[in-house]
Amino acid sequence: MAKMIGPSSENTRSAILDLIRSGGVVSRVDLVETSGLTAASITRIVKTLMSDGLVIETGFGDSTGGKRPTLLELNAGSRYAVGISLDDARLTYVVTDLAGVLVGRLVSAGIGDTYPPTVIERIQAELDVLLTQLDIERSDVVGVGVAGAGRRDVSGAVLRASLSAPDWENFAVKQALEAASGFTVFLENDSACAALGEFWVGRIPATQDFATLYMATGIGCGLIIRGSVYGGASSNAGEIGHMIIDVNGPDCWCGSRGCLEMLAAPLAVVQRALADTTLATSLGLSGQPSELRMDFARIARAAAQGDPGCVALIEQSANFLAKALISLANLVDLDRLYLAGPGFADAGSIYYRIIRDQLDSLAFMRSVHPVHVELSEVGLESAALGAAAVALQSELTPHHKVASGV
Amino acid sequence: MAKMIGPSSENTRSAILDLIRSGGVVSRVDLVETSGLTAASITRIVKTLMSDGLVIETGFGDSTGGKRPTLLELNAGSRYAVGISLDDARLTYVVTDLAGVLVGRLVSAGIGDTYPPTVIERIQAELDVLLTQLDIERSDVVGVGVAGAGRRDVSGAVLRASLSAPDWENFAVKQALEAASGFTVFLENDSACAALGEFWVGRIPATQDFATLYMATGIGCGLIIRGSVYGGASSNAGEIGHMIIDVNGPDCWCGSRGCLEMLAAPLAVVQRALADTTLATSLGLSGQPSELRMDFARIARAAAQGDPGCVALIEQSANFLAKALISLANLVDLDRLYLAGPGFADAGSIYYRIIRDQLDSLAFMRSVHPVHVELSEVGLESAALGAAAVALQSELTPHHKVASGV
DNA sequence: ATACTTACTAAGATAATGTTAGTGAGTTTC
DNA sequence: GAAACTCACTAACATTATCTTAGTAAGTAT
Repeated sequence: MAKMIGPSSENTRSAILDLIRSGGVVSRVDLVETSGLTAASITRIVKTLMSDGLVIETGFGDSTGGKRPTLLELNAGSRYAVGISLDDARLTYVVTDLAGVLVGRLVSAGIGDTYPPTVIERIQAELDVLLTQLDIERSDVVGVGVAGAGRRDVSGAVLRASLSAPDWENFAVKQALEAASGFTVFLENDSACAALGEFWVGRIPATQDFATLYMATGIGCGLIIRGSVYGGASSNAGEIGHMIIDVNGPDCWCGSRGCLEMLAAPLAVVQRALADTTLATSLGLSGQPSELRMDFARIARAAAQGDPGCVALIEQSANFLAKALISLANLVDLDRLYLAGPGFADAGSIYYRIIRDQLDSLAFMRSVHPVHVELSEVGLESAALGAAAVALQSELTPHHKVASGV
Repeated sequence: MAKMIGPSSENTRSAILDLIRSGGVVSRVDLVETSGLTAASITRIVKTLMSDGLVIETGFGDSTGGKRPTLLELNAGSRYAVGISLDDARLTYVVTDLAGVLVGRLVSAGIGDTYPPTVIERIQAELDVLLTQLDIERSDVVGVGVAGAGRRDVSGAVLRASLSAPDWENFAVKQALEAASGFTVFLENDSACAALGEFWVGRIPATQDFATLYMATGIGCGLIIRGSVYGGASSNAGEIGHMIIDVNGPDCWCGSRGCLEMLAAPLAVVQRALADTTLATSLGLSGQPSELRMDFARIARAAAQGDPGCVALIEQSANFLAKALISLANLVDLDRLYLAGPGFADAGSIYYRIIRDQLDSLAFMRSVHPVHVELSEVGLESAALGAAAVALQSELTPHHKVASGV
């Protein structure tokens, strides 16, 4: 958690940097107003940020009757961050600049059932290729963020991934990759990454809280509170996939029943589609566990093109999601929600419509304020981009300690 | 939210005060260790706290091979706070010292359908009586906290209370009571109060997050994050009563269906009891809306004494609550939960047992850490005691801005 | 008694912020 | 088109919070 005690210089510095990041293009006077500090202090702090190359002056604003304000921006090209999404189906690498903007990418085969150390070796090699391609110095990389599904223990190991191979249980991804690559590595779950990515590139100020629903094979949710990922007791907050939305619902592998994931996740949608043999054959569904994501994508694409049966299936899934999100909104008095992840790639607009409508009409606080819903634009790479944002944040605004296991 | 920028003195001062509060009896050396500051700084800060009368030296600890440590404590008797629980059934006033310990109380008739300004007048008069009785100077009272059910708008008015009379809609309780009494008034919802009370008197350090489930007529939940009430977008966080736990459940007045409150709240239990006419007559249930709490108490008492029908009813309610709490625990990765409020007064142990067992066996993170459940000891007065804690906190540790609507 | 430990404090060094009083560069007004 | 004004920004100093260093006070161990 954020240190509350001691000299405030570092806090202030990163808070100002955060205001510049979230503001995009700001003058010193803007910073005076938003920060509450005096102009003299802003002058001094900006000077240190510029001398570190993190911020640059990029021109002048319009005069309002006196001297024109000098405009400041993040010096986006001064440093880079890498984000990796560890996923069953594929590995997605992204390289971003300081502003979190994509500058390069690479996609390779998923983890499958490969022995973890072998995967780490491959990652290290692919990372090297990517950075060389982009002509980026290793010393300009602030760190590598890794987004993966599953619970994490306090040491930063993936404790129980939904990754297929049991080898990954208790395998210390962070330590292994740090040793192999030489970079500082941050491990965070994919939902939290997606949420932080939204925060970083979306220019959301650190004062505004929001949630990101992330759907891939499973369903998770990242909570950004006061500008940083809310981790809860053991950095595992956001398990909305096991919210119970039907006390009489089907048994879930987690031991409970009627969990959101059982009713709304891609697997549930595909299983319902398979039950309708006509639909299943016309879509060419395989029904193989390894093809789950492909099968779901086929249904989602057909729904997006108006196939009534598929629309009904997606709407059913969206309705379940909406119920869980209403509960979430009521619980934390949410006013901003993003939808992200590959699960929304093909039929995102259907999900968006239903979720937005239901929150508008059923959220408990609707008479006080609306819940603003957005379909994230970062699409398939949201987790990887967010992982890069985790690395950026830990470097640039270290007071927002991202719980990353030592 | 907590100010992150500017001089750190006030933050530090209140952080140290918070360490003393949560520590109970501590030495300066303890503070050095827990705060991370140097001994010299602790000396200076403790000096200012003592000169303000907030902290006193109370003796010496055991030597561990050198000079004995001087023990410090909150100077509990130096100031007082008032907490009022505004409730349908009754008004509960409590006076506490700085440590949040009860030093006096008064219970009077509930709000019923009285015209709000009349209630304010009565409160003002009863407050005067109570303080005079206890021989407490008005200048030693740091403020008055008011706990009430219902949604609040940003200005601190009760926007939509579940209080019976529609007059209370949009009535600005805070402003009216401040004008009438001359005290600083803080308005917070009853669940949040109960949670903060737990925090303040329970010596929970500000670094540990937890939730308090509060059941009176409705069901709410207070979230304490980093030592302060988490309010969300409009200070209305904690609406667990409208978490959807059965997508096929009965319609709720909130517009949604299958809400926790519809299935588990006292009203639901009483209605189920009334459906069984034998049970209803043997318990002497009235079935009148105004007698709801009494009827529920009859069932709860019978259950506590082992009446099988009543036990079944309470267990059913507890099971629904447990499902919602599992979802909550999964969502925010909870590791501490308190049960508070009049709803647990009579059959608390049944609720406790079922909720604890279900969290132990079904919470998603059970393999990483348990969820520690406790039946709050403050009982019926938890909301009022918590309201007093709201006043205490805003006075003593102002960096934990309690969202109280200006 | 002597040496050592521990708890705490005093005094000065360092550093972050605020205060006050500018300067530079634009607009407005007559 | 110069004088007056505004606004953005900065320099120099004052204030203050922290840490550093070097104590002192009060205990234990030998």
